[in-house]
Amino acid sequence: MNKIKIALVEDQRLFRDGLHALLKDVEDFEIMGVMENGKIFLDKLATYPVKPDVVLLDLNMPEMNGVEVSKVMQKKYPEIKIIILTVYDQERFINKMIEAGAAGYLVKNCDLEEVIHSIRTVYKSEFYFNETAIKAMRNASKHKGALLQANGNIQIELTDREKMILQMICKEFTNSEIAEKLQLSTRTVDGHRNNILAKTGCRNTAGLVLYAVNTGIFESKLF
Amino acid sequence: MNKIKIALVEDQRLFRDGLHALLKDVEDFEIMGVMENGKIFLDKLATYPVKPDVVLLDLNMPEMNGVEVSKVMQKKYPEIKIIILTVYDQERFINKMIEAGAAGYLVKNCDLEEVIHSIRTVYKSEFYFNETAIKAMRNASKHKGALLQANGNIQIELTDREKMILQMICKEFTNSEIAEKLQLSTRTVDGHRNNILAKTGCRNTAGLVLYAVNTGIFESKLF
DNA sequence: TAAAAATCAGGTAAAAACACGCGTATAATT
DNA sequence: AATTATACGCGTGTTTTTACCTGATTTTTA
Repeated sequence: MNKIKIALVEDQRLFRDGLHALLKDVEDFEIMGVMENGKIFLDKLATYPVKPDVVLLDLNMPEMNGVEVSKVMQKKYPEIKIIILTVYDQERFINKMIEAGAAGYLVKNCDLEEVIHSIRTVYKSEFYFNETAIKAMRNASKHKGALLQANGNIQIELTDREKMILQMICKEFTNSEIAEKLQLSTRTVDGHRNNILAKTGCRNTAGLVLYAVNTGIFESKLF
Repeated sequence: MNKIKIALVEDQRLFRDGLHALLKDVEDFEIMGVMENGKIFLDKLATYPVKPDVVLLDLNMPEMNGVEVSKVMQKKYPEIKIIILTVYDQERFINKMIEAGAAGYLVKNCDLEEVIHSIRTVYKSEFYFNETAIKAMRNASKHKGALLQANGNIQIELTDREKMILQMICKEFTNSEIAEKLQLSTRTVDGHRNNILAKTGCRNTAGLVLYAVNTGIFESKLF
């Protein structure tokens, strides 16, 4: 019987090693690699003569996050199944994950059985998403890709420029400072900021920062 | 030979189970309990005829965080050694941990060897803190408890009132809304806000929100 | 070609950031 | 007992920044 070949990509070492310990004893699994971030994983993957069947990818990683890695893999190795691991139910990211080619999605708070089941499921070329994910997908299909007022909790993604601005807001820059750094008019930055507020449904800067942190747009290891 | 009796308190199930798997095979360790939050842990602890020697406590937990649990334990079971687990180096929290009676402090990104070593160390009634922690302690001893401009990275804790205000800022309330809810003058809230800015060394609301999230003052599972 | 993204302009009002100062209560230290 | 430090409350200012509005042009992308 062929074992399912698995790779683990997760930046928190303890979590990574723990998950490894939990999965290595499953009879039909073979852990063929454990990496600490997406970049290292992609580099190593290129040198592997035999590729893994399933990859468990952490969503929030420095250097390259799970979605970015997925995108690359979808092009280069579309046959490898991807399961994204996240801390919270990050509904807003689910569209991205699916677009990027993820076949499954797990909250880190789930139990071992769910992990094992999801790996076997995606290995059979099926998809594994939890309830939150399914709900978000249904919502997303209604709205295709533009902005949206925040009444429900359906959310549409930000543009690259908006993410850039949002990251700089998180770094405590004012609009005029951002304008200067990006060589733009203050009005432009203000416009972007307002678009982000409208899209996210936040009331003010406080909300924007939380949104950025929780969606992974901004990674704060400052304090 | 007496084994070191260990309890694990961590809300993320996968991390919890993984750590359990990693530690259970260490020859001089005995995992006597694995709990998902501080409240459950304290309840169970009261019923245990034999208490654990060392407890690994997650810092960021719903219901009761690691520091709050530590405080209770210090009073009721001062003989039990506590090691706090955190995701990032949360320097600002270290004073609190020590005050609350923690004997050790681990970043979740550390390796298994460091965990094992820290458990054995605190079991011998010694303390285990990493470099960041030691640095923060040295800094803290210079400044006793007041506010401080942000030039270095030494940081002093906020008062209860300030934490309250900060939490409401994170909830996207304006100063006047906070004033109304707390039955205060807008000026008072403004004063608190400015004190928090001064203490934390942040430039604006964006920084305050990040500070709150990273120190555990505000828990954001909103998105 | 149509839609979306990115750019800029003008204005207004609210909110935040940053000065000061002033008073009271309370707890720790000398 | 007196001093000191601190938390907490409130006030008057000013300037900067944000929030929200309408409208427009150009470029990019689907």
